[in-house]
Amino acid sequence: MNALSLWLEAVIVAVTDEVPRILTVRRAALAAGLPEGALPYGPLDPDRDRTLELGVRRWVSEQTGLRLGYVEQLYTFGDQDRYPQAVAHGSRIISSAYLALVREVVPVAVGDEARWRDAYAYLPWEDWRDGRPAVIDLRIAPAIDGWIGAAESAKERASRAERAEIAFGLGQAGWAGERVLERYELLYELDLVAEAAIDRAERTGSESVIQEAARVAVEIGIGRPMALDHRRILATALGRIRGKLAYRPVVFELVPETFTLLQLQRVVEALSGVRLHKANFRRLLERGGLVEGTGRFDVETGGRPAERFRFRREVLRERRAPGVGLPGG
Amino acid sequence: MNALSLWLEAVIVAVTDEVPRILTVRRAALAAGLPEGALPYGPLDPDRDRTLELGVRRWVSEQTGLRLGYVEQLYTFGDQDRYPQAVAHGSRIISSAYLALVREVVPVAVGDEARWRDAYAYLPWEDWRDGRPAVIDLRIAPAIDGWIGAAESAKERASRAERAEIAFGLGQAGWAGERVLERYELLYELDLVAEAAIDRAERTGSESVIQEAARVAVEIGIGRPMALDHRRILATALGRIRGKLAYRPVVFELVPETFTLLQLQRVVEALSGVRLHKANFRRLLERGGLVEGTGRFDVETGGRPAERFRFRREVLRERRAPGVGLPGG
DNA sequence: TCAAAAGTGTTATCCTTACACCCATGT
DNA sequence: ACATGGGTGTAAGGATAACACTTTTGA
Repeated sequence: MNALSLWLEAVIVAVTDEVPRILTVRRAALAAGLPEGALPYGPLDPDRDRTLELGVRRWVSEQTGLRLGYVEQLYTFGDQDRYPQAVAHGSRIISSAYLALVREVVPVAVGDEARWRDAYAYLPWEDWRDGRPAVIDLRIAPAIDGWIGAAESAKERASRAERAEIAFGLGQAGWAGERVLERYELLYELDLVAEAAIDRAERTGSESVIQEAARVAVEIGIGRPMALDHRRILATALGRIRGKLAYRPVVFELVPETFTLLQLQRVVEALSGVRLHKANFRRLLERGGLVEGTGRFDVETGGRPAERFRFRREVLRERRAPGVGLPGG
Repeated sequence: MNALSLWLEAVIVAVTDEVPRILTVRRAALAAGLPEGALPYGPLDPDRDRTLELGVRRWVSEQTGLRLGYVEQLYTFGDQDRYPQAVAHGSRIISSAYLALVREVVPVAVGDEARWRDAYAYLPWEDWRDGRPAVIDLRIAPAIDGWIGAAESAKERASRAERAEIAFGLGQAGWAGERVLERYELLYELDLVAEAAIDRAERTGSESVIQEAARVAVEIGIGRPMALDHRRILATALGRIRGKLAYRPVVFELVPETFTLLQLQRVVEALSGVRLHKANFRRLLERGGLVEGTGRFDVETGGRPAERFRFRREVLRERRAPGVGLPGG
């Protein structure tokens, strides 16, 4: 009774072909109809895992064959009701989620349990590279309006309006890329995201409801559900990456040793979800001392050969917050 | 054997009389000579605490009588060797640390276990308001030089030099206020901070070493030790606050409903550890729309009466990253 | 009258953003 | 020739940081 266990989850991110991808595993289905896509995860082994981070590396290596490089802690989730099934068994599961960035890899299944998936398949409203995602105006905005209108008091109505406006950038401030988690949590409350229905249904155990919720969610373009609360964790990870891009040289964890500036720009765009101004991006990097030319050129670019650059490590000593400075930030 | 327990720790911050204070409790001494000052902490109760945050609020309320307002999760610490005594008993302790900001309170002992203490008594090298702290040149820089010189290889030497330069702002980039944790961890490795000796001694159990280490550390101005790894947690908290000041309106959690601009400036200075330019600070706040005048004046300022301002909540809808913008950041 | 703090004006500098344009390669 | 991407120049606008200065109170 009331055993406590600590689980470790990893959001492993790579960018290939301008698509931000996360590594997912198939989890043993606890009940029919539940989403199978899960983050690599497993319990901390208090004997073997000297640190939480080592535990994460061990699990990822066992489940996906990957050896991680850059790893940072994201958040620890401990709400009692987030795994309805655990509540029934009287045990408490705490999860510490980690973010890992790996070099571009060819998306090959490792074993056949692990596979790379487009992060925006789970969070489609986050990709603004081709303009404002249609699902926002088609589905999200109307749901928000209904939710605001349904508030009990004028005060509550104002509070909901403020929250929605900030999260989805409907007002003067505009879209804030890094508020990924705030948006996901709002969509959960709005019951737009399939997990909301799934969690309710898990408590009562009706499988047909679960399957229907998942089907509808994908159909209306609100994204594919994940197992447990893994999509929330994914949202946390994407928000963290976006926030960090601007003031830490994290992009370089995701590209090969040398790269062209356009390659780098595409990676930043994939993660931030917005298009960048080419000329300014280049100047930002070169004048900011973040990269240096190698004198070697890439001929496979489709146009004029591009010089290959490398990360300039000395920038860490020269600047306090070296990053790629996203628009409006 | 290998029971897992989750502990919750709270760094509760207030600023009074231009001093950033944290709430400490006396902990039951596990061994003679160990530091008594600890953060409020206690184990999560899986039955009663529906969420980790509620658990923190419960413990703080029980131990200090305080009802917390703003609370955010800081980090989860899980290294096996951080509590040497727990290792001996074969149990694993994980801690989730939280940061809480409370309004200015008169520093009165609650019960007589809880008391407010100057955060810089623990991290004296972090306070640059009266210029570069003497301890840096007197103690820290020489220790760093020795440590760099003692490296085995040229590569290791370069790596240490880079790390020290970035952490303490010895190079071109200058002091980066938010790197509090990096500095603390470096000082721990340099064996300057008493906890390094204490942790070693706890493993072997020599009490006299512990007492001597604590005495010396305070004497040479390297700060008062805390129980367990609580000083590391404090460093994490201060770093987080400093990082957030610039782009989130967190200062307003620490001041009364209305305040003069100088009061606000003093609070920011206390936390950031640097002096700010008065005229620019005022403009930043007013033109940035973070505050609005109330038309009421404070006569007790010692000079010309100052208008009292209040936080302008609408700024959240207008700006994406509303903060007080520290110098160089 | 002087000290202390409030508050305003001004300017140099840097960074961001946008627009326009030329360069080198493959088809 | 022209499409594709590489790469440079420049200028407007805004934010930052420093300096000098006036105003209003209490002692």
